[in-house]
Amino acid sequence: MEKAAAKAPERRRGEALVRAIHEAALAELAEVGLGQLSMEGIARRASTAKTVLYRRWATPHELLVDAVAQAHPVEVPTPAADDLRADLIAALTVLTDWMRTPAANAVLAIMFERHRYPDLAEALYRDVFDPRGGTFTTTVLRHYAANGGLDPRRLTPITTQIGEAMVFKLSMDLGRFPTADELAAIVDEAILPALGFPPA
Amino acid sequence: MEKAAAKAPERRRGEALVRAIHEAALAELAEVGLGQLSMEGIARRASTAKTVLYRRWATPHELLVDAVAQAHPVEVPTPAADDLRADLIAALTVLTDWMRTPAANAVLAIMFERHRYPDLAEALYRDVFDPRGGTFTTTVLRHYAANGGLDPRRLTPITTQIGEAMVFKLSMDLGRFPTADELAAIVDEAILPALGFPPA
DNA sequence: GAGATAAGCTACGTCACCGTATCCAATTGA
DNA sequence: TCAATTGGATACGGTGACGTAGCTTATCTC
Repeated sequence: MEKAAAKAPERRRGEALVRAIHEAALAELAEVGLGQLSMEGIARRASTAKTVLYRRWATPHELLVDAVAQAHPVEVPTPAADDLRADLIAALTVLTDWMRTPAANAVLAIMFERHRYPDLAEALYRDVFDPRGGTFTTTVLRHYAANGGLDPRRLTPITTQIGEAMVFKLSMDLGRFPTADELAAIVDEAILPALGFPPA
Repeated sequence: MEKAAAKAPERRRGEALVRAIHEAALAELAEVGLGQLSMEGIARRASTAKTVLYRRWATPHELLVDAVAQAHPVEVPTPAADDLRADLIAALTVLTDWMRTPAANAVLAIMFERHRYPDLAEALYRDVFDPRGGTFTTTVLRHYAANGGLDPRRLTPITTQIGEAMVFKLSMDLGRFPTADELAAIVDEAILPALGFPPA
C-alpha cells in the first residue's frame, strides 16, 4: 500500500458518488447517444463498479432522468431595463449557454427520440419541466405584456416559440451554436416583427 | 417441394432486392434509432441474409445514405396563384407530408446526431442535399421576390428558415405533426410579419 | 438445355453488455 | 475501537451483433 502513493484510494460515498455518476451519465450520453447508453459505459466513465449503479437504479434511463433532474436549473432571464430588444437577446443568450451544458444535450436527445422512448419523455416532463416554470423568451415576453410594453394579444403559442425554434434550427443547420450577431438577427428579423414591430 | 405451396420462393434479385433492403433500412432506423442500426437488424427486416448486405455495403451507415439518396425526392412546391399566404401554407404542407416519410425520419436523425457521426452528415450533404436545390418555403419566397411580390431584402438566412424552424419546434413540443390550422398560424403570425406584412 | 451469377442459409469465433453473486476493503459512527 | 455500512473488484452464464466462410439453390443468359 505504501508503494503506490500516487493512487489515492479516496473512496467516494453517498452524495459525492451520486453526483459523479450523474455527471458520467450525461457525459456518456453526449458521447455515445441515447441508444447506446449502458450501465457498463456509465460505470466505466465514473470509475466505479456496475454493482454500485444497480444498487440505486434499475436502468440507464432511470439514472439519466435522475441526472437531468439534479442538474443545475436553468438561469432565469430577468428583464431588467426597459428594453425589449436587449432583453430578448439576453434570453436567447441564456438559451445558447444552456444548450452547451451536458444536461441540455440530454434533454434535447430525449425530446428528439420521444416517440422511441415515450416513458423517458414522460418522466422528463414529470420530474423536470413541470416543477419549473416557462423559460427563456416566454419569461421576457410575459413581463413586457404585463407591464404595457407589448400587446398581450401578440403572445400566442406561435410567437412565444419563434426564438427557441430559430436557435434550434440554426444550430442544426450550422452544426454549431449561433453567435451573438445571429441571435440579434433572430430578434430583429423574426421575433420583433411577429410582436408587431415591423422590420427596418 | 410440392408440399409447402404456400411458401413461394420468388427469389428477389438486383434492383428489386436493393429497393426492399433500402426500405428495410429506413424502417429499421425509424424503429430502433441511429445508434442501434445494425446489419443484422436490417437483414432480418428485409427477410434476407447478412451476406447479401455485406456484398454491397460495408457498414449500416453506408447502406443508410444510399437508401436516403434513392428515396423519392421531395415534392417541390410550385407557387401557382398570386397568393403568397396560400403558397406558403402549401409549402409547409409539403414539408409536413415529407416529414411523415421514412426518408425524412432518417434525414432528421442524421442531422440531429451529426456531431456524433460527422461522416454520415457529410455524406448526406454530398449525396442528397447538394444535388437538389433549396426546398419548401425558400422556393416560394424566391419566386415572389423575383416577381416583385416581395422585397428581396426581406429574404435573409433568418427569415427563410422561420417556417421550417417552427414546424420542427412544434413537432418536437407536441410529439405530433402540426395541423393545417397550426401551419396557417405559423404563416400569419411568424413568416408574413417577418416579410414586412404586419400582423392583424 | 447448361453454365454463370447471385440469393439464401448455416455456422463459426469474437466481443460487448446484460444482470447477478460473491468477496474484500474503506469509511463511518456509535 | 469495533461493528455496520457501502463502495469496489471480479467472475459468471446468457444474449445478440459482429464479419467471414462454405455451401445450396433459384434465376438469368446464352
